[in-house]
Amino acid sequence: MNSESIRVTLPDGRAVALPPGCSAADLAAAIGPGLARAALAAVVDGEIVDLNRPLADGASVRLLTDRDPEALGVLRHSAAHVLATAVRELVPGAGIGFGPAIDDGFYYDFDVPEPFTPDQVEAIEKRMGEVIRADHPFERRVVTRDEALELFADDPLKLERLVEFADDEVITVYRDGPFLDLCRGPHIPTTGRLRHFKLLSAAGAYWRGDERRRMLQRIYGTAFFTKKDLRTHLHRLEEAKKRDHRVLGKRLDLFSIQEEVGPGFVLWHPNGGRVRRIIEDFLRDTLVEHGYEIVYTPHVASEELYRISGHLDVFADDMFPAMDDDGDRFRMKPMNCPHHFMIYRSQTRSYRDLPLRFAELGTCYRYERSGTLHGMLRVRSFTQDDAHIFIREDQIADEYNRLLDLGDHLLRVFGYEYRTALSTRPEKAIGDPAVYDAASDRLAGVLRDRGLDYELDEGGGAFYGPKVDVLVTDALGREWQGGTFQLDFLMPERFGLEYVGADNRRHRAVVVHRTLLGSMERFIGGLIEHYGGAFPLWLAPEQVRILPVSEQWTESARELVARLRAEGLRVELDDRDTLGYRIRAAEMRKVPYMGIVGEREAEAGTVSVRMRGAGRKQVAMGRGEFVERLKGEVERRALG
RNA sequence: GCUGACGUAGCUCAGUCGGUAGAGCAGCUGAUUUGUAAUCAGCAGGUCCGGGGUUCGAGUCCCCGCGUCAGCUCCA
Repeated sequence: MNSESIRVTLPDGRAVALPPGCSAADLAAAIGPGLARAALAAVVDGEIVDLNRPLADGASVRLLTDRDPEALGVLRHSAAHVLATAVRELVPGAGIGFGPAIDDGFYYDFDVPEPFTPDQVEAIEKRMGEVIRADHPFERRVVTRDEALELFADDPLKLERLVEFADDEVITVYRDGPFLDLCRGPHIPTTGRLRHFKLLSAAGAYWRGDERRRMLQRIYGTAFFTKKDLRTHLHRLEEAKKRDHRVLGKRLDLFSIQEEVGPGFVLWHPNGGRVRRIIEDFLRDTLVEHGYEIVYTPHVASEELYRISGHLDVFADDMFPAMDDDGDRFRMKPMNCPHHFMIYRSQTRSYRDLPLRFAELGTCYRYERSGTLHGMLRVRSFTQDDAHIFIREDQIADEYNRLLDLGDHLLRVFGYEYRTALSTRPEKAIGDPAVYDAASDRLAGVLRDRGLDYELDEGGGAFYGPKVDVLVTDALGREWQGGTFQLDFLMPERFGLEYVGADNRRHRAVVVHRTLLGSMERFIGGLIEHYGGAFPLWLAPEQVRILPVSEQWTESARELVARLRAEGLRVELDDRDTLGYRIRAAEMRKVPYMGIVGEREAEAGTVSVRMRGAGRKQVAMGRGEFVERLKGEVERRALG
């Protein structure tokens, strides 16, 4: 290799010789004009960098185009700068916070005297178009701390960030046209490369995510490489809005939350009640099959119980205030754990008794802060599908395997995809770190042995033990908490949960706190959105609606209704108005099946079956056949 | 809890400059007896979130609460 050239390696292993000082952009040009036009950034030795950064000899280089997922983050971060550029032009003194790319877009925080109005956001979006048309290059510059302090002398938020840099840290600034920002980069080559973007909303956000600090004004937006992707994304947002469980809950008459009852308190209407009852029955039966005992505990308990558990110290603000009667203080139950512990403790347990699994659909009360309430998904009274499993240390792996099996079974029934995550020991963990870590390792082993592609959340465990979380993905690709299995070494100590071992000595039990669905409220709220209100037959509040074509066939229709009801199916007769009107009504109610009975059907003893959403694609079938079909579908818990 | 927006019939919403509240859907009644996503007509339905204030007069303007929504923060 001579000193007049450097060699870099491409992903396919090919080596390319370039003159010294060449950048990734030059590399792209050397490979071909198409790539030169398409390249947006580069991955050099594993780090994403600007296209115009000089390459070092021996570097391995991968050029990023709009096909690479990493490039999207670069684009969005640059979009945030374009946003800030526009805001600075329209609101000259605006302070600049942070402006990162996020999962499906970007945001930027501004310190402005007045919150942004929707009109302003629109004007800003328009101005961004001008910044893009100007096609400013993004220029990176390494500066000294003193230079940086001078450059951002008027920007207190940036100054605050600057003093945090370590002495040996490289400080970089980026400029695009008039806008200069303290920023690590990387960026797309020029603002003109941003094409398809949209500002979505503006709202307050605390500086550095700290509620004790000042509130900045955050503008959210999103950006994509193609118009189609942007449109798909916006369409998905619209779709999510249509599926909002609060909207569907009203339209399908599933539940309500009313001011007179109180914020965060869900009233389950008959339709919602049916769905819930079916799920609860299914769940309870499944749990009993899997070796659980069903227990019941009161909704109110002496405050002393939560003093023992330690929850009172930590969560007093989030509990309903005490009911005090001559010094006896009572609390609405914020969790079921201590109650189950007391049941365990009510007698001496043998190692032969373990695992012992206590399950309860336990209703809990938490005084959640008003701003956090959200339909059924965040409420102040909810029913957990809770269980506490008491095991010996040597049973951890086996029990987690059972839990993962059970979780898998349940989530599949509802049609959810999911992934798993393991959270390990945090700084603040109590007890012997070796015990904690050994348990984490064992859980990791379980997940590995099952071939699960789990995510590791290092330091994300509770202070009392590691946990495995199941995260489900719904029909729109959004993620929800779908179950959590937490190991607990602390509560057994606090409550003195012991068993007598084979050695005839007392040993401390280990507790697993677990929930499979979360709470009935959150789970069914999520389920409403997952199905878009169109519940599969086994869950549908109303499974079949029978429609006589006209009055003279009502009798025949009634017979069919009676026959279906006798089979335990949830059936209604609708003989009100015109057939078209009733079909429309049934479709809007998302009833899975309509059975139409007119002259033809009454005479042949059949029924014309119209399926939800299938339009005129209907089939006439014998009534017995219809019954069997429905029963089979319910039995299989078919997803439809 | 914080910032902002919003709160009118069961639901979705209109209501101008401060002059005493309206539509569509749903509901009810009647006519129609209907063959695949809205038949027609009529009736009924209001503490304009609550409380104060300004005004001759407040759904409308001001203040204080409550609630909802978006985001932040929090979530045993």
